[in-house]
Amino acid sequence: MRHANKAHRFVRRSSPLPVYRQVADVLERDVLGRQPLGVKVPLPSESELSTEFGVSRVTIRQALNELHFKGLIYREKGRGSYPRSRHIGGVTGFGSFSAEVEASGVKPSSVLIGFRKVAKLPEAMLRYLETPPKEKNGFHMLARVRCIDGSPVAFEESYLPFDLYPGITEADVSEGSLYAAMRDSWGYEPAWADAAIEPASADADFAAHLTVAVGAPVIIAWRVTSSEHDDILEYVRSVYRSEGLALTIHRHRIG
Amino acid sequence: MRHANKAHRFVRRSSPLPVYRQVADVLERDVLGRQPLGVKVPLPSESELSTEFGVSRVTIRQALNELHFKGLIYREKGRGSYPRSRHIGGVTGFGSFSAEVEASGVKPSSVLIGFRKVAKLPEAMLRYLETPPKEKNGFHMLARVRCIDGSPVAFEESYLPFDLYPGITEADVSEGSLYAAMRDSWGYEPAWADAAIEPASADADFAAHLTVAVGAPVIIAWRVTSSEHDDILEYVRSVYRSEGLALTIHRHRIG
DNA sequence: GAGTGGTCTAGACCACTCG
DNA sequence: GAGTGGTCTAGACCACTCC
Repeated sequence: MRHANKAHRFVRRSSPLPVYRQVADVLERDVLGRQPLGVKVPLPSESELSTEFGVSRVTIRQALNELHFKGLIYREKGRGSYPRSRHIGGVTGFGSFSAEVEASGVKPSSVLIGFRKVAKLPEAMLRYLETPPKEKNGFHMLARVRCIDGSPVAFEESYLPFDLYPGITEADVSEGSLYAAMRDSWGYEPAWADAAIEPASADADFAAHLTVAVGAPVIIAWRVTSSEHDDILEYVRSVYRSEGLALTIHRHRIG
Repeated sequence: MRHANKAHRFVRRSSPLPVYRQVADVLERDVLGRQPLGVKVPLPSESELSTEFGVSRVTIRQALNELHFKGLIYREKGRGSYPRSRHIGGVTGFGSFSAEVEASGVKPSSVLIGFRKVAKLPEAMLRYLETPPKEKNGFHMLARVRCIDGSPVAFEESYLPFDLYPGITEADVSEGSLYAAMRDSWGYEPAWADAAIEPASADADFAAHLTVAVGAPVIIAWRVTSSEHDDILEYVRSVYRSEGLALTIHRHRIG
């Protein structure tokens, strides 16, 4: 049966985005917008949503499943679907530094302190890799000091597979979010991160970049970021000084 | 149309597990079992799987979507579905210590060094919580030293909401996996973790438990583990000494 | 018993990839 | 053009919750 032309909520049949994504986006905004703090308010039922948006229940469920897998809602059989809470706050060390810090309401900034080509990844990083890197043509190495409100919180070296970023220049990378550049200039979407985290003491180099004392406790995080299609987009070593700032991990799925 | 009674691969219609879960489990074993290291071998196509298992394509897709959202496979339109790699190896600090360490092939053990009731969470943990804990009746506090091959790697305090674990005794907790006990005795399934991680130097207490020098770099991880239904199952503070052992995070979804 | 989410079916059309 | 995954439909039955 064809759909009636009643002005249904929000879904445009002509949009390049699939219907279920449009529904999921609307619901995500609604869910995240509402924070009654401790009151369990269910979403509208699947059949309500189905008529409200003018799509089949399967499509509604596809949208809800997205939110479910992302940890934004949970379902209770026979009862309803509810927003899930995030339990720990703060700035996470995975994903885009700029976006995350902006989301937390404070101004992020980065200072580019190095951009050059290197042939190989650092030895120490290789220890953590399950398989040796396949990149044969080296990497762009990008060293930045990450700041919040002007004070340095992390020293970060990104290794971008050379072949993946044709025509990259210092300008692409010297300002703004690297992730935004990945998306806008090359169409890459970071989707997954694998990381290893180890404690360390600041050596002279770290101490200088992070304006902490030599020997101060820092965290070294080794991270591999890959796309939905399993292309490795970057290898990163981050050194966090974190008095007053903790690395956080949100909605990590167990099992 | 009813299904033919041909002996289809692995699905039992009578099982309490839904068909798509059975399919997902079989595929997960197959996918994980095969590690050709660098060769992209696609899974059988959806329609092949559909006839092979004797279920509809929608059901196959439901199974594949599970694996997709867990980061175990990725799909390429017009091409096929492929296993995804995990890029960083090691022991992760989230989820069940016992299961993870066993999976890595080394023998885990825990030494219970404290089990008592407490009224409140530690002050330091409250700083990281987005909302104050709702538990009114206090917590079971469970202190353990986690060991690998006999040497201590972490000192861990778990705070279990009192009301959630009726009848808990020291025996439930003194041996084996806490997560296993959660599942078997109370039916709880840890599904999500939120965590904050900060570097620190070992104080005298940590140093004694972890057999490291006072002042050695350690990692303090604050973690909230919750069920699929958003019940908080435990609050944890872990102190990791990690010379020779890094905390890892596998397949963390970005965005 | 009415309403909810959970599962499953059969069938359709599309865009994409590959030969 | 054949095959693949991506999307969507209509309709069905179930187990569960709540009144």
